[in-house]
Amino acid sequence: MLSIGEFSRATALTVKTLRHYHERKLLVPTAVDPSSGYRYYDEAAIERARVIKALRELEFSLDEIAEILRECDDDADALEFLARRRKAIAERLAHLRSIASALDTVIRTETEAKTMHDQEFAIEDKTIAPALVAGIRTRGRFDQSRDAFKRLGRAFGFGLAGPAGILIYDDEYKDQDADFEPYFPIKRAKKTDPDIHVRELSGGRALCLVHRGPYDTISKTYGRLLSEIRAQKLAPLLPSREVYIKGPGMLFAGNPAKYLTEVQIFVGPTDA
Amino acid sequence: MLSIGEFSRATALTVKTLRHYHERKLLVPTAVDPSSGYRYYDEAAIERARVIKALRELEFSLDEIAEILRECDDDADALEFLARRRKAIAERLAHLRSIASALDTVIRTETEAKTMHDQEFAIEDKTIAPALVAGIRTRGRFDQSRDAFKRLGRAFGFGLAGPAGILIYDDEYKDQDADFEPYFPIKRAKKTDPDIHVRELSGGRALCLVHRGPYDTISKTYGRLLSEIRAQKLAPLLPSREVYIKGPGMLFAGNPAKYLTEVQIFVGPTDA
DNA sequence: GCTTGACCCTCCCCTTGGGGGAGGCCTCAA
DNA sequence: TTGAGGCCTCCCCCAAGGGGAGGGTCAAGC
Repeated sequence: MLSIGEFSRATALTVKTLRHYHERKLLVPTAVDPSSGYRYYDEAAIERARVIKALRELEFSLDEIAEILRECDDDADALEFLARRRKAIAERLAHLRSIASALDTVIRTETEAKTMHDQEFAIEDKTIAPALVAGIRTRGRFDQSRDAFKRLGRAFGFGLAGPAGILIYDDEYKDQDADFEPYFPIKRAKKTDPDIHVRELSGGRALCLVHRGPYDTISKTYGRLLSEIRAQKLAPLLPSREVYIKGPGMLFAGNPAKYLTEVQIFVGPTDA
Repeated sequence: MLSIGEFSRATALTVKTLRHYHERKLLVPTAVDPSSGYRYYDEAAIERARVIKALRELEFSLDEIAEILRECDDDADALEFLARRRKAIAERLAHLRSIASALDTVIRTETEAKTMHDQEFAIEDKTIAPALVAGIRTRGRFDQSRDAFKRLGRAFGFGLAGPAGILIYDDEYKDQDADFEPYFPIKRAKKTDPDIHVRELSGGRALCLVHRGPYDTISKTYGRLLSEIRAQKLAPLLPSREVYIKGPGMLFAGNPAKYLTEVQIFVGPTDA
């Protein structure tokens, strides 16, 4: 018979844990000295302790372990418990993966934005690649886009492939009753809400300029792009895009003076 | 100003939670009526509550959230915290995956063993496919294989591809000083312990018979296989294999009378 | 036989993120 | 003014033990 200290060394369970298991009636000592209260354990207790440890490593709760020990003599008897545990772990894994994905997205966007922080921006003539996106066409004021982004975030579990943006379908700036579409680039198509429009956004040639500062001064940036387009004798196409390099974050609104928004106006040859 | 109940509805945080956050100084009400103790919250508190909720969804602890709120005004400021959290989640994911893998292995083996539970077994002439295995060559008594399996389990995190077995290098039964190799079929090779020998085990033709019952009666099964091999004028090759379809489980030792072990003796043409 | 040091006992408080409920005060509308 | 619902503080509860106080026990050495 082993004293609790010896048994603790034999099983690699702490004395505290053993006393706790005794109290929970999970692992009762083989004998308890009635006068001193000293606990003594035998070989069978070592085997039971081994099973309990194995089940703890599978992260069963002590209650579940007690139930398994009551009902099972063989691994095959425990199949239901094991399958249930397996399912719970699969759910936990899925949840953690969605958190990881959200973290990755915000880490990536903020890191990229950081490198552009102190840059000077000029008009660039770019070829934009096609991209799979999910968007919600909206009519009204631009501050409604927050809700749209929230809905997209929930629907796609933050499984984003890049910075979010807005498609602008109006050919002049509108404050009220604007026609626009907040969108997320996504990795895989997925059916969700009927309001959410998932499709491949076509690419093409666009003149782009990064706007620094709050959104209410963005018309200046549009103005510069449109004069350049006229100067190059090109025609602006709709919808134009605003890509949020750095805007209100997932957590904090941040400082609007530091917001960075790339305005992309797609262009084609003039009709003339 | 909102009362705590109104604020609770506005933020989807329970009243209990809000009082708890107040106590933890995480989200202090904008005003507290000194005579009644009633809490009142303003718009800024709603924004702060939104941030706290977002951080809770990323499963930050309240202490971490308090720290983030103290130090950050922008998502970019929180990058270190986010990266740390991301790392912790990656570790947790890896751990859960190893548990899931262990559960899968035991569920698969026990389920397969169940289907063979009531079967009658006869000698079968099989072609065994090659398999990637990790084994520990051992000299001594067969009950030492428990430790070997434990070591293999730890080294490969239960990432098993099928039932474990033992290779037998002796051409006669030895109780003491036997020469054998407990092995696990594995999915991917991996360098570990120098004692652990990882390689592709070659396949081939083998006569196989499932032995039912404890290991100490397994020599009868060997006898039946060897007489059949002699009758067919074949030569037995070494090492032979014992594949544990159902034996002492990951949790319970179970009932030895129900153990199932497939003995596989590889054969070639006789020299004569 | 006695001492000493290691070992063991019980009891209580602590951790996380709140939930449940008791007992009592406050507010607002009828 | 009264009643209902809202709000307050205080206390206990969950899981799985950890930390420590205060005190009894055991075995070995003298």
